[in-house]
Amino acid sequence: MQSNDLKRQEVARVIRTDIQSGTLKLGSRLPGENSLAKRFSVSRGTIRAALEELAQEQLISTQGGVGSFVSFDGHNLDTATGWASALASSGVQMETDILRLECIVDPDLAAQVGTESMSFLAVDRVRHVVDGRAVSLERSRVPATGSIVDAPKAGLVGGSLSATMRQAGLVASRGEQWVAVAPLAATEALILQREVGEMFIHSTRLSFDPEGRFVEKVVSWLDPERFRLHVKFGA
Amino acid sequence: MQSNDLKRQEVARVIRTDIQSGTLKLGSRLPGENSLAKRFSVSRGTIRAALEELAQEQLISTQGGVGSFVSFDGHNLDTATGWASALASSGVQMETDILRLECIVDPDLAAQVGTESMSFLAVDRVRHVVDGRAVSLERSRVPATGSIVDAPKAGLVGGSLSATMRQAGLVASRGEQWVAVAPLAATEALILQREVGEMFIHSTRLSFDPEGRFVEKVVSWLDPERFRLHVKFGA
DNA sequence: CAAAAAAGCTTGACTGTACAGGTTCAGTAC
DNA sequence: GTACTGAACCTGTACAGTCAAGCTTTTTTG
Repeated sequence: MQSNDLKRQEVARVIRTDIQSGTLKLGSRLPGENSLAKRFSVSRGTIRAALEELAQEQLISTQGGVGSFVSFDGHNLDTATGWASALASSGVQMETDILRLECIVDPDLAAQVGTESMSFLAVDRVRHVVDGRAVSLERSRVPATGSIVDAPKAGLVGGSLSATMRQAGLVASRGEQWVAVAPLAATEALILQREVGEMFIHSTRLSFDPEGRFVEKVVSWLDPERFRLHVKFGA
Repeated sequence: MQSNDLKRQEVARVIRTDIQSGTLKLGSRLPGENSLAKRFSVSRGTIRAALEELAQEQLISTQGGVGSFVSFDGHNLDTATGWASALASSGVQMETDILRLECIVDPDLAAQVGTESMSFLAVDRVRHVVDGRAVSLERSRVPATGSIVDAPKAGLVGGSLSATMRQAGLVASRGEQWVAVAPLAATEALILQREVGEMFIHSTRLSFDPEGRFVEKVVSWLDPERFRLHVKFGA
């Protein structure tokens, strides 16, 4: 069977369309897995695979013993338009494109960083040089508290995420960072317009405030030709 | 069923340990899924779930119709403790060759780190796995004070530079590190027996003691397939 | 000897079933 | 009204089997 016409992908495609068209509204519960299995005439395992796909896209989130819920309607999730406008307006040195700026619900992240609220501000940005070559992809997740929740409507303060965070009282004092050199996956390669498998710097950074509260998680892919990492450690 | 004692996680844990202990070597092929299912007395689906977990950790990669292969042995490079001890405590068979162990005079370095004395202990080391493939080149420079000057004659304390430094009262409390991905130059490529231009992790680390005195400078070239960086920052 | 065919592996996708354990809610007892 | 009980849901995990498709090695054929 081809990678194009997998049943799980077909199921995911239909549900994704239902979400984006508004048939399935934000926050509403999806039919149960058994019900979906009957409706699509596939096994429950295939339904679960499709739901997992949608969960990875953060369109839905699943709660054990309860059901799956639409966690985002995906209207502003179109990276294609963001990329197109970026190419059109490219003219000077280095530019930053905001691919995504919205509030999401992410139970997994909440569990990982230990926050009660599952709401986060998601900011995905791509940097590229004048010739159009993308050099970095950064995905930030910030707790959706205080004035942070206004960011999707009002935009970033001065176009800066750190300024927006500072205004909302989110200040990192310590954290951890993991850095590796890894081949680009298909998704990142598509966004960065690079070859799949090209070696990029892969970094994950978790930041916390002095009270140990989660401040920011940044997963980034960086062109090794353009980026250097610099860390200071110790007191 | 708890999230702690899932069969898939137990299987993944065992395989992960085999990889990190060196029982399963980098690049080697894992037994087939059916074979693993028999060995662990679980279904093939559970094996596939475990392998998927390991694949997400980028410890293995799976090739359709062929098998799964160890793509990384998961040793992290700890900048705080020094990666030498980090590697030593791991089970992978790794040998260290000391290329150089002598006192030198380096006015440039003295100016850079602000020491009166221009004498330093130079320690150049290469690490390689048992099959002979070199994976790292590390050039350390330590101020030639106290018992450090005896190192060229007496050797390193317990074969460890950090132990030698500790005995001489050289303890790092803070510092800076720069990390880049860069092509190997001719000199390094020759030493590491790699191709000139092969992309390696290039790291420079400067360490100082609590009084701000210079403790160590380490310039290292690391195989990106084998090393990852992990940094904790802040208080 | 070399090229083609076949056999025997492997992973990938899917099915249908089973049971454990959590959530919800109606019904019942107090 | 409140608290408990239990049925009816739900998802999470695991199992055993099927079929398709790809890779490798062996065998057969020319």
